[in-house]
Amino acid sequence: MSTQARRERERAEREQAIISAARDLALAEGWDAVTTRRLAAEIEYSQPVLYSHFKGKDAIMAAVAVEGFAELATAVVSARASAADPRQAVADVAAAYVAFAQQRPAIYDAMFTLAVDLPFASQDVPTDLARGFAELSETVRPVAADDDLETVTETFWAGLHGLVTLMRSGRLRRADHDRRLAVLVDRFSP
Amino acid sequence: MSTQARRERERAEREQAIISAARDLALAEGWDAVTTRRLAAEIEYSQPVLYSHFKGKDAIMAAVAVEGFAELATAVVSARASAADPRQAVADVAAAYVAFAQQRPAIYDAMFTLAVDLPFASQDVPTDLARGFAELSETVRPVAADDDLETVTETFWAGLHGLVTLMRSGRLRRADHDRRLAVLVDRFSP
DNA sequence: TCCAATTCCTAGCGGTGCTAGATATGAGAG
DNA sequence: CTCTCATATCTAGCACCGCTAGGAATTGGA
Repeated sequence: MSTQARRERERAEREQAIISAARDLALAEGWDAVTTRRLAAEIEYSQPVLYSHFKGKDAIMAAVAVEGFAELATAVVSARASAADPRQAVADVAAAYVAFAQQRPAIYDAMFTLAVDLPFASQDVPTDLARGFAELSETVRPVAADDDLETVTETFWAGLHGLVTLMRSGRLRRADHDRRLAVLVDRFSP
Repeated sequence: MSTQARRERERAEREQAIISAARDLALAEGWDAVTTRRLAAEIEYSQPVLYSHFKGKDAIMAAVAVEGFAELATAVVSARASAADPRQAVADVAAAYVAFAQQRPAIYDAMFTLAVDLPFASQDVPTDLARGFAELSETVRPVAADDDLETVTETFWAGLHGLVTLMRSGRLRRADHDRRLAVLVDRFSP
């Protein structure tokens, strides 16, 4: 019986190794550099092994994204918790969100731009995604007024997402980043 | 002499045919379906001909994007021109921007998400891009107050871009789209 | 009419994600 | 302890991608 347990454990470890290798490679060289051949070489197994864990490359990217949701949620929670007042909370949360996106661009892309077939309506994504979203909601609650809170949250989120993506693709001048963020925060501050 | 003129004209026509074929194919089936082989078949020439017009596939996508900038700018200009008052102008411009992105998703992607090496600092892109950006600027000018106008414009633009991209990738509920847009418009209305 | 230059195509390179079929491994039965 | 059989893994290959070298065909001018 224990041998089966061991094999299951080893299998789980290998699955995590695949995710970690994909994550590290994507962060270091971008998703284009993450090929199934390089991934297989990294974990020291042959290519087809990947397909016994994941349906395809997209599923591996989705797994990396899932880890990202947990990370981002934690960062946002922490930012709001340490803010002095509600107004500062909006600024701190926005800064934390943007910092995450800038420091882990590849993961951010996997979460929000690539891999459309993420399990957005099942399993463990909602847990961490909802955690982060709820935290955003609480942050902007003071400014929601008579608007629907969820709608205001989504709009604020979209503003952050737009700033992040446009700047990283070179459409916005990097120098004015902080000022743009300040404008957005001001529009969503109590 | 006239034969050379004819050949240059035919060459220009073929170049436009490539761009149009890429545009149509991308709109119909997405950029993944736009391969150099299909493009070549579409214009009834062999693959290498494409490379005598463009440096590579990215350059073809950039050319499609350039056409898109002109289209978007025209739509935005028209929206602002027909608005009854400054407040309505913000709403109309936002609606026109979002409508363009939703009706021509592939072109919007080529303009703002893919193809990083766009000639953002030369030739004819700045003309149409600046045209659209200037129009956005005039629209939000009443609300700029003591903030820098360009910064406010970029932030408003980022909000629109965020709404568009997050919704099309399935991260936002489609039903509440108009309400989110209203929230954003309200935050940037005089 | 012949030559030279340009235009265009055929064929192929190295890469991708993914998979079928063969092979090695190891657990359980006799 | 040996044999059998299922499971795990690998080798080899498919169809496709963007891109390019080199040869064939066409064309304009002498």
